[in-house]
Amino acid sequence: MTSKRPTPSSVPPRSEPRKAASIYDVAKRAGVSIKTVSRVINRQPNVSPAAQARVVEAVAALSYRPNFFARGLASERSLLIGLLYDNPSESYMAAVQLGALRRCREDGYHLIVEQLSAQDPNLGEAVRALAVQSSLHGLILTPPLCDAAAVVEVLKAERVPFVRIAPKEAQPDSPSVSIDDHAAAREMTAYLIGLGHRRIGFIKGHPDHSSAHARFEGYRAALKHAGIAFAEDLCAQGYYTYQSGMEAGQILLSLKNRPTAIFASNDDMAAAVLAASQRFHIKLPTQLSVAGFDDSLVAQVVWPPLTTCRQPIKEMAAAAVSLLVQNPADGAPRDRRLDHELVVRQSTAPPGR
Amino acid sequence: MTSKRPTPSSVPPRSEPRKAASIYDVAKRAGVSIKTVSRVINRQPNVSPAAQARVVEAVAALSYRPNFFARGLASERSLLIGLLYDNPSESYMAAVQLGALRRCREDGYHLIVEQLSAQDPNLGEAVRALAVQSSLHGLILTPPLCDAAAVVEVLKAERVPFVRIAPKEAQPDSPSVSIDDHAAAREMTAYLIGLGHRRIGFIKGHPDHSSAHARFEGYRAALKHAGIAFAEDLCAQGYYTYQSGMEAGQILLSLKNRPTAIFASNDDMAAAVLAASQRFHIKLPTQLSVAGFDDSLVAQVVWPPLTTCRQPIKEMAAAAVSLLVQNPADGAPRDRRLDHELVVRQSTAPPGR
DNA sequence: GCCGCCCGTGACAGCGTTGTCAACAGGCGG
DNA sequence: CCGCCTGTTGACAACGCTGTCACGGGCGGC
Repeated sequence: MTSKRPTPSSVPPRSEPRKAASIYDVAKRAGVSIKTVSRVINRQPNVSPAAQARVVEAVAALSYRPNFFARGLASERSLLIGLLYDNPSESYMAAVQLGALRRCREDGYHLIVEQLSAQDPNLGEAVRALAVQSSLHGLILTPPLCDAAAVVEVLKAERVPFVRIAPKEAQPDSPSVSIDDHAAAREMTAYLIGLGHRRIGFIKGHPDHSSAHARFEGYRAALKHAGIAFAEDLCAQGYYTYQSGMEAGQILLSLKNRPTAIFASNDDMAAAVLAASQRFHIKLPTQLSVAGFDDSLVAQVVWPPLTTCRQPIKEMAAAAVSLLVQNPADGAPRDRRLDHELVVRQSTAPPGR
Repeated sequence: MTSKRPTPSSVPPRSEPRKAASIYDVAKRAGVSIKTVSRVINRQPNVSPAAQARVVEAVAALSYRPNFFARGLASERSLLIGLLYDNPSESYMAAVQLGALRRCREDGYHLIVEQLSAQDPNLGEAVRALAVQSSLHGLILTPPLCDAAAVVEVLKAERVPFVRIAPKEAQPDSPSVSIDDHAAAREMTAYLIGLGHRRIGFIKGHPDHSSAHARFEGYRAALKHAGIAFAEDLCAQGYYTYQSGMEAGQILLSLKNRPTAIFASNDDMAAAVLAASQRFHIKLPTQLSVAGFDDSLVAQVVWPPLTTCRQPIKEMAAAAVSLLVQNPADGAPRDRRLDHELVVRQSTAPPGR
């Protein structure tokens, strides 16, 4: 008869639904106090090798796992990291999650995902509800949430650590992870110029996303550097969606003197340009070069495969988790900037004719 | 001087990092016991309207949120639902998450996502680590994890409730959510036959996914029903990936007497067939009709937009959460089957020439 | 008018961990 | 041989909530 700790009303043993082993059971089996077990579990110092070994054995034998809630309650720190997103593309979020998940697992953290609307009037309250009461170790914000004032303010007020991915601008109180969108767009534009293009169209991204502005400025900078005049009518407004890319593409392709290349601010819009070209019976890539941005899955799914700029999304997400986990709780919150990479595929070529 | 509960060593008040309000604070302010506050929070009966009102006021004033961990520890039930996935398509998972998330929010649950590899030799242990210690209220399994014996066995042994989405076959101990893949594939095939097609190619899905078999059988059943002989050489093996669809498509399109229509088991593969057709300079949809399955985002992103079969993935995920939440803890676990829908777009047409 | 019942309420004991702190053993310099 | 310091250990009190149970008062039935 294995007597457990006394229960208020001694329950009849019935089918005993496989009560999980507690730290008490481990301690008893190892012949030490629960505190020593706790020390071993948490890799704390000052445990003799002998005790350590006995505890490890007992843990394995009872297949003990520390109770998540008890831990969180007692230690006031949580192994939960929140990932907040609004509505970026599916592939973007899938990549972010994969990267974050991998890093979380290494450190024993878990990921709680939550979908929020940047438009939601009580966005702030929603975030507070999530973050408060120590239930989250920290939060990861993806665009456009990372630039939502309501969110940022609440998190600062509640003193919940958070990391922003690709935010508009660095903030003193929280680190961020990003790539150099400006440089990346410059390189892509320079590459098109290098192919011989002079009339290069541009489809802007969603004005709420900081990346959209940086990419646009990068495009202009490259033009300027090559001594090519910037032409307003070669630029169309997009919103990072396929639909908006389709509309923008049709505008650009309807121009009397249409561009020989179009650089869209992301792959979804570039894919739309590809589709629009078909409607216009334009041969790709001889009559028109198309370039995207992100190197999302769709870049390889369309025909011809897109020349694009690879954004290391998984790595960025992993870095975000790292910043949260290491969190020295002080020291200047570092902003990390990761490398991008030009990926040349078959949607770009020297101008034809 | 707001005296809180006594702390072991009376800490100097210092900057007081915005300690969140506890149930004690609420109780004090409302002039009731913590138990009454607890009752109000949990919508339990036997609270007078007066007390109720005072508590509600205090909760609002202090912007109190119950501590997640304390709750889980004391009540032995968790507001966490785990979503396990392996490697289905991005859009599939995005839809599953969105559906699950929406339903979770309604009930105050949170979603923990976890990526597992069905190949992982200690898959079982990984699942156990996740589920044990009451940290999860239940789990949702997506294909192909829902058919992994190791996972299912561990969960049964640990008595952790779980719901499977689109599993191979019903199981006595856990509910599932699915659509009638067989009927859906039959309808799609019948639609193509109705257009006048007689040589209809088929690209199978991943053999590990039960849906792949059901769809294939549905295709054959429709053929048989229409009195069309099944031709082995019109079927190619795919794996639900774009790449596999490309290869399968090339095989089918290289046939001397190639099909006038191709039905791919999912949209990603159908999109690949579209791309392959371009390489073969085949006009769509006049020279070739292409149909997919799922109605994922890609179906509308490609050109021409795909005729496909809409699977209510979000609803399925929401239903899975519901089954977990309601969980009467008994009563025959019901399996839910949701409706599908044929979505006709521009990738299909009567056979040309 | 008395009994028993139900409703509203709160005291109190956990839930399974971690943090604090005291105790104790052994080594070492004085 | 003594005091001190370091390394190891465990007793005990939180952590913030929920479950159990007891208590008091109002009320209907006899």
